[in-house]
Amino acid sequence: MQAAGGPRVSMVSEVSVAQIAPLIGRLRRSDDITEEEAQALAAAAEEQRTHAPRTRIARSHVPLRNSQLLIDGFVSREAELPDGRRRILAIHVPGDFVDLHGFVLRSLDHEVVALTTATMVLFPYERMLSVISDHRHLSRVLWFATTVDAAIHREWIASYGRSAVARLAHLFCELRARLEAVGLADTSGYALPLTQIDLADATALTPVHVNRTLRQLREAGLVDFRSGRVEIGDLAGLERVAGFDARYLYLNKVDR
Amino acid sequence: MQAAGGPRVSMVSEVSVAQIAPLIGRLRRSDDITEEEAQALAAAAEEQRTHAPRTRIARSHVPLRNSQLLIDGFVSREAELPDGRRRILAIHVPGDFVDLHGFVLRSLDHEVVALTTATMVLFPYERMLSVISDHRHLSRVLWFATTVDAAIHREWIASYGRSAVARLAHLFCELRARLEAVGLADTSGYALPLTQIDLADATALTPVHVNRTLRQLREAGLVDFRSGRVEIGDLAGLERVAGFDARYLYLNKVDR
DNA sequence: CGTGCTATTGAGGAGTATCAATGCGTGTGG
DNA sequence: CCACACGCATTGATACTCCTCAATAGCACG
Repeated sequence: MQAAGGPRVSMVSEVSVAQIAPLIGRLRRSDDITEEEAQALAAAAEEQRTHAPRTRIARSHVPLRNSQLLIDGFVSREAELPDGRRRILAIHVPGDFVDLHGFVLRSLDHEVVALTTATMVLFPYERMLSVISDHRHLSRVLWFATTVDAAIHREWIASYGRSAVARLAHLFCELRARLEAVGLADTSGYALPLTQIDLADATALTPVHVNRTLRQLREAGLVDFRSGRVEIGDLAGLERVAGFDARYLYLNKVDR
Repeated sequence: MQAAGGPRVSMVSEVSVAQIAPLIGRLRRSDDITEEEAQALAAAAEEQRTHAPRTRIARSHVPLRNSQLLIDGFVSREAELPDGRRRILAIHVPGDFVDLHGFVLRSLDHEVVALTTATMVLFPYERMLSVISDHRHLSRVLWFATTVDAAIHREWIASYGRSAVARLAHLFCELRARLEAVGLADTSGYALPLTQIDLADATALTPVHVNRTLRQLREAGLVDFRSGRVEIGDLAGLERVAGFDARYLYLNKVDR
């Protein structure tokens, strides 16, 4: 469960409502959420946990008791294929409710794993239920968040019709747009402390081919993925190669 | 908008609450839904429309006013890649709320297309809102349905790590399980009036390769896809080849 | 009885995988 | 403080899956 060398026990600490509320507020630029609602939801947080890189945060097919908001680091949802290969189904960035669907499904169909050191805030289901019954609009906001996850899934499905170059380019575009929404990226790039193996498992390519494809993207002057950072050389060109259209992220009300 | 040869106007008719309510009731074996709730939801239906094969049912990126329940036929969600190729993102079977996520998102990121003659029942958003406010548990039921869609998306993502044979096998297994849940399949097979081109667009393979892969599956005695029907020769073997584990469909409460 | 779409089969090619080796950086223990 | 181990990145050579192009046949429909 824990990677060799990682801490045996995750760090647990108290949650500061004042600290999470603004994060919640800016989570979804696409939906109206009042200050009061953000406060109420933040108050439902129970505790905060920090996980070491490569450690599992939630298991599949076991009953859950809380949903988790990622506030720092990168987290993935992963499945293991029958032959043992790892497949990354989704990558989460700070501000994402990572297993909100578990609130409805009561168990997950995949693992949740920390790709980097990751800090999560836990929301027990009972508290979420009572917050929702007091603030009924929040129910729609949370539902909305899970449907955006599904839209991202669909874009990944469509991505398998793309070439290796376009697929990687698309992943970089998507993460840039999502990170920018929470102030963690701009047009020049962003921190992405993943390995090429992670990118391979997320794009259904081999690490070797990811390496070669990254070189192509670098030599084309589009992106340079190096030492945990995505350095964007030509954003417009990258988005053109990727066939990227941000509307599926539902980041702006005008898209709807 | 309409395929050549299809009817110019879809057939519109009155909805029979008595007819849809049972369908709604058995939609989700995985969640409790009372008879009263099923009736209330069915009463929110406005009208029923029948679409010709290959015609578009809903467009992407335009504001929506209702969600649609598929009660007969097969429907797909489709995206078009920049180079014009079609990608099928999801296949819906009778009993599926095809664009329920539009209720929350207010517009779709993809097209909805009738693969066969398809009959849909329309639920205007205003009516859904009032039903939900009267029967608050239904909100959870509908949310649940969209999260199961997302789980299916994830399984398709994982599927791209599978070989062509396993990917097609997995699709046949999934559709069988979902159709069985609404009484349209058994262990021996089911009607699936799609073309090999449809299967190709759904699996990100070429039609030629689908054809050859289908032959392999047939010669292995696993499945025979022919003239609009999936004839299963060896279900256990098929599921083994596919690496199929039905839990992600959340068809049974025990899975949760 | 064409017209068009789908299914099937063949031949050859492209893209990506596999196998293998080396280098590189970091952390660790002697 | 150095030697080593280990995981990751990089590159080369080769293999294989799946794609592309092409042609034909079958079938439904007007």
